[in-house]
Amino acid sequence: MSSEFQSSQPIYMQIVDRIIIDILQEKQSLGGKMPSVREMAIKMGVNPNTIQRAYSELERMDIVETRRGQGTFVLENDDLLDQLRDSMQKEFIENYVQKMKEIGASNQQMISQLKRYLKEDE
Amino acid sequence: MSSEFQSSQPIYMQIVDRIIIDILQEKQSLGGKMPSVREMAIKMGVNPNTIQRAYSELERMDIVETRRGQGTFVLENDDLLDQLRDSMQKEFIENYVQKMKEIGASNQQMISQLKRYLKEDE
Amino acid sequence: MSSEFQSSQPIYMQIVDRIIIDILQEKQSLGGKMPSVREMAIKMGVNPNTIQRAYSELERMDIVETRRGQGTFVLENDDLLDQLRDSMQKEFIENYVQKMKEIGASNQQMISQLKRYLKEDE
Amino acid sequence: MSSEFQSSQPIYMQIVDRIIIDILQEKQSLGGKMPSVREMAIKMGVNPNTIQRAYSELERMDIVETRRGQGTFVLENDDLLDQLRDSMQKEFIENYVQKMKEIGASNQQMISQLKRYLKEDE
DNA sequence: GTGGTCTAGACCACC
DNA sequence: GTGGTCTAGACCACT
Repeated sequence: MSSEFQSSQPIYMQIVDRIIIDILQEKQSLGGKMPSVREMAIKMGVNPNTIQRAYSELERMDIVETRRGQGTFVLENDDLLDQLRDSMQKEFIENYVQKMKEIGASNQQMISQLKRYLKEDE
Repeated sequence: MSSEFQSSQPIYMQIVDRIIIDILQEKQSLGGKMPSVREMAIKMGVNPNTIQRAYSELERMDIVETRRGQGTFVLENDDLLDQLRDSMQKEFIENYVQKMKEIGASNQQMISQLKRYLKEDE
Repeated sequence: MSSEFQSSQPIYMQIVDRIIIDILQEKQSLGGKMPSVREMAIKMGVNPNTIQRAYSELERMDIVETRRGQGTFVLENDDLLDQLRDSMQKEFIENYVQKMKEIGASNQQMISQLKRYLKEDE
Repeated sequence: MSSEFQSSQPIYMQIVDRIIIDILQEKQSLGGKMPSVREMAIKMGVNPNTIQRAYSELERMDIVETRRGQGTFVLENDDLLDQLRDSMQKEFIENYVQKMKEIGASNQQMISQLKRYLKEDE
């Protein structure tokens, strides 16, 4: 039962998420060059192998490509970004809805509370 | 920079949250007796001291009281449930909004996406 | 009935009191750094966890703050000293009055005896 | 240094104090019979030997006398009681003054605070 | 080096 | 049986 604690994702996946967010926030421009594995390893404070694995995963997801001798580049795929944004949004919403349900909030309440919060925030 | 990884809350606080949710879901009735420290420790798969600390925190928050030699009891405070529900809702909303902002969603989008999701869910 | 014996406060609370007195006596300056948990543990001859608990209690009372990796510091709150002094004085007076009542002293006697004692003391 | 903690008096002396207070409060009348050693041991939840020692101490202090085959009796010594009352009062006052000094209160303050407290108490 | 958390195991007071 | 306290020793995150 104690297995639920410490439920953090593998570090390389957390890095994948972080990089995707950087791209969505346009801190990493489409078509632009990513930091080298070694650079990124220092910046993130992890082992270069961990970064390598994150980059490989991003390549598998068709988010970046590696060009031998040049480095790793973000693909210029606009649709992809939209898809990523949508899927992350969905994840966040699911998380929100699931937790609100747990404490007994109705759909109406979920929406009205959110609206109220955002208005206060302006 | 590696600091953000493994950023899970302390176990005793996770247990506090879980117990609060149990109370909100009325799995733990107001005025009712909590499992003993030792029982809960076995159920949760953690050390009794960790449960003890969680219970102490709940007592500090005026959610439970301990009666020497008898056990730990949920207070029978009617406002309590509402207060807890509100504060947890706020926490969930803040979490949702912050993450949505990170990937560049506008306030309008946060609301409309949520609505759309909830309708699909019916 | 044997319950009243050995009725000493928990060690960590005794340490809390002692530290508060040190602050009131300005042996611990406002804003100054407290001895580290380990140092204090050796000085007091108790387990570091016991000091940790005392420091946590002091933090809960808004008397000190901890800065990760730096240490524990006394807050620089000018009102703090007055508040602490008042609450401790009240505690001492209550203790005095309660004991005097137990042996049948009147309010008048409590005051006159005290005055007499203080004059002898000059 | 840890020796200062657990600084409680021996149990038999605590019992001596308690009995003296009972006499001062006239719960035990002058000249009256004390409970038997065995009775008192049960009432106090301690070993009869501990009570025996307390009674012996009280006899040494000329507060009680034992009459073979009859039991233990409080002496009818009015002066003694006054002396006891005085010495206990002195102890309480010393304790109060010493603690107030520790946190930097002046003699004037010790008196005025006490007066104020007693008035609120009426 | 700092404090924060967790475990294991002990003893105590109270019911 | 209950919770409350304390110790010893470990590992972690942060500076």
